[in-house]
Amino acid sequence: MLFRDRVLQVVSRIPPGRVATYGDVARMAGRARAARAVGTILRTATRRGLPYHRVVAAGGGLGGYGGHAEFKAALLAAEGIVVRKGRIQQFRQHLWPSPGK
DNA sequence: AAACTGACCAACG
DNA sequence: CCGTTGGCCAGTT
Repeated sequence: MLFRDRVLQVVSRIPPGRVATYGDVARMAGRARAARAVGTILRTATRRGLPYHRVVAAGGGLGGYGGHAEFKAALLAAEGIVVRKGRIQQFRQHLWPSPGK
């Protein structure tokens, strides 16, 4: 199975209202250090019309959305995630699969 | 086939 | 808290 497909599968399993970081997705997809590649993959995916907006940057930033970060923020907001000053509030708690500590 | 490009990230200064 | 640096890897040119 292509790395791309595993990434898309993993992302599609992120429950609404939760988010995962690029690095986490990379890890779940089997390539712990491929966070960057995940970015390229999701970008092409968006171009295909798949709204993979639940993947955010480590540290609470939004990451990108092919130049449509506003839309991404709106989608997250619709799922109950508060984004302010480009940062996700209570980022740690929305994190999936595990809020960590 | 080789080089370039980024929705990344952690570590420094 | 910002900018830089080096490493990473799939996709695109």
